Amino acid sequence: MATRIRLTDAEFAVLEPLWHIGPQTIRQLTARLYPDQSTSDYATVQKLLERLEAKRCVTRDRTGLAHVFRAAVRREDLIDQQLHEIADRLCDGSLVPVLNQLMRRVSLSRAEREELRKLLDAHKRRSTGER
Amino acid sequence: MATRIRLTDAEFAVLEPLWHIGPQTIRQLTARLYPDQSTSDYATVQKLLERLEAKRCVTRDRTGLAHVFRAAVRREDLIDQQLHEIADRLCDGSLVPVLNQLMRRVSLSRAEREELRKLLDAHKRRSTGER
DNA sequence: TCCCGCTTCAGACAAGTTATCTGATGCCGC
DNA sequence: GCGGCATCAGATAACTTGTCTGAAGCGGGA
Repeated sequence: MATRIRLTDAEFAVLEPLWHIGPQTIRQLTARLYPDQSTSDYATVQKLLERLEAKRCVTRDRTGLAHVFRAAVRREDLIDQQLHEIADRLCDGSLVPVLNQLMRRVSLSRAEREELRKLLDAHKRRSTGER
Repeated sequence: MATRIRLTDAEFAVLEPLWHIGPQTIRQLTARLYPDQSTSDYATVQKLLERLEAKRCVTRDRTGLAHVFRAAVRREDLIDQQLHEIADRLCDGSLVPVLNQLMRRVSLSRAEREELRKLLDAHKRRSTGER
């Protein structure tokens, strides 16, 4: 739990197709990320995956000849972690000001507003229910 | 508008007292950030301020002997910018999933819930008003 | 006037990060 | 056995980051 994992833009980019499409080999990922792939693009993706594995963000299935990589963190977890990072750096650790600011800036459809209202109600139930 | 400004942890830390306390000289900032200040701590703060100035996050009043530094960005703007960064990297640019995730994780007091309800109502008025 | 203490300024520095790239080696099927 | 595709280890250059050093300027009190 100690030190927060930090991912680079390139690492996020590699994670994306793993979430969106599913487990893949290096070659498949390379094809997606670098349409005109060269042999060193392949190696770059390989290195990025190696680092992501070290950071426990992907797992590797070594059974086949070509290893198959799979995301080991959920997108939501990373969003969460990034939000906490903002809170820590800018709001003394509290998420509330972040939420307020976000609410002020985002624009919402009718359906999205309803969704949020439901989430708020869920909060209420939770807090009146506890105790 | 082109490239997004990125601040380091140390730079955020320098910005903090400028927001919280107000415009200050390097020496005042150093005293606050490094309680047992050495001469190189002073220089470190100086360099950080120099970089923050280059990134247009602080301004410098050069009239006195010791320059007085002032925050040139608001905390809210940086929160905003960081939120967009999350959205770009993880949600295809949309803030809505970020908001949803945040709502799910944050815990709120009764007063905070009310506050958010008001913000939601404001959204509603805005969108029905703009037909 | 001269000097002390405080200031700014220019730049060096080591360590770490980051994306890229290269070369060696291994395994499989034809 | 060989060609092709795979992994693996490691080099690399460019950049970042926080720290630190030295030179030079200014201002006020002895």
